[in-house]
Amino acid sequence: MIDLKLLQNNFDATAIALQRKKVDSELITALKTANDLLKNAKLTYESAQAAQNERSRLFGQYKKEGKSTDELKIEVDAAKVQLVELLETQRNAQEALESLAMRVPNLPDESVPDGEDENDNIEIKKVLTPPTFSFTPKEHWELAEANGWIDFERGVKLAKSRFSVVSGMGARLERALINFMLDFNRERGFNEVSVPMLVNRRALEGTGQLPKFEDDLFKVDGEELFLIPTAEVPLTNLYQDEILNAQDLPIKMTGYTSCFRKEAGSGGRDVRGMIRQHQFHKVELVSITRADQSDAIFDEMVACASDLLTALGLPHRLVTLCTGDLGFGAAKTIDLEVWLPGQNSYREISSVSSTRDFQARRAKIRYKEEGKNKFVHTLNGSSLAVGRTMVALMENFQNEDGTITIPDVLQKYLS
RNA sequence: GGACAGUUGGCCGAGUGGUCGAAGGCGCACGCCUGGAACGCGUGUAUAGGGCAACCUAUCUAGGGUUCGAACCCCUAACUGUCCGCCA
Repeated sequence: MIDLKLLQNNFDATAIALQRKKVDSELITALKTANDLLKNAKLTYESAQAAQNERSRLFGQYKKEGKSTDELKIEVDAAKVQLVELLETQRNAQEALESLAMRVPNLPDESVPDGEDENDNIEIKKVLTPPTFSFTPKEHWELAEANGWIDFERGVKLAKSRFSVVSGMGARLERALINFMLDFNRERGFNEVSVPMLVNRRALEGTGQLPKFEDDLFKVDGEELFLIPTAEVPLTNLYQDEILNAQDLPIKMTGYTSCFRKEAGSGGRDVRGMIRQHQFHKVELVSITRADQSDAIFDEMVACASDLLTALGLPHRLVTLCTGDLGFGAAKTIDLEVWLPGQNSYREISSVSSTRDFQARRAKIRYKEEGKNKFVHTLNGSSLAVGRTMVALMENFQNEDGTITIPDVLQKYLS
């Protein structure tokens, strides 16, 4: 959630920042109005309540002194009717403000370039040179089926389209990758955590998937539980409603989970292969930091994901997302895109974001510093999406006969 | 899933209708004591919102009810514990 005080006191600057993220100006004005309304409603209600509390106190005193309470009772009853109305007004104002505020995205960092969509993202650097082939490289689904690694049809049979089955060396490689990634991250100081893959509404509101993006989530029938779209949700919400000690920060975590996404609105895109599935595996990084630590940790997380790709020998590039491509909760994001020879293009394999205090406000994650409670900064990033890493390995390390050369770093995880 | 018990501040724990934002303890902070420390003694120590401030409002898991007035009485829900059932 954005800082409503900032909106209140610094309306123009906040409005401009939000407009960079394509929030429409009517919504911003409505938010300010709702905030003002609530402030007034609270003030009115609270002073009425103060008067009523005083009358109640007197009531007790009169009783004790044996004085008549008849007149006071009439006053109290009259005020009570008023109070109920004022409370109602205040509640409505509160609800109105909340439902607006929860749908307003985070402000972009000043460093984020303006832009409409992914075409305006800015490449920071390329790492490793894409391989050259003496033959026409195949796309991963061809390789996967030829090697018996992935069975797309049977995945559909078991569930529906965009589900697949991985078997044999493919399944072993998947497991090897997960272990390799977790170990790699752990060596860089990220504590391994294993979390629930179903979470409640409150958790999803904390990280920003709800209330706006319910259509993207799988919900469990008959329960207020959802399948997680990313481990960012449980990992970040571990500290929901908590006040942490400043000296315990930063908290750096890594976790492996399956992720579940409806991929609503992505119809027709990446239908073949395992680039875009309803269920996929991902190793995630999440950090909870003090405000002054978050930029450094952000760089650390980007480096971690990039070095992981380098260790696997996968050519990739780093891209700064422009305002138009930035996610709902992100203040800034760097995507890592891996080279796919079969597709002859770079494709997203990791996305590292800082939400600054946006999620912390929603999830109420704070830390104590000099006796004051402050909101933490939360950061998340993939390291890496396992399925897409498999795709990249297949396409980059394919041989002319269709076999795949598995990188040395994974050998010890395959023995 | 069934039965019973519970949920109070950073933690433990008292509190059955007004004087309770809450005794006492632990922890923590500061001071005294000490060569220095421990012990001991003293003082302070929840959160959020509003106000320059005095102060006001809200919060004893959550929501609702009774009452002039609720941590306290009633209802519902969530969670925790124990026993039973089921189960990897």
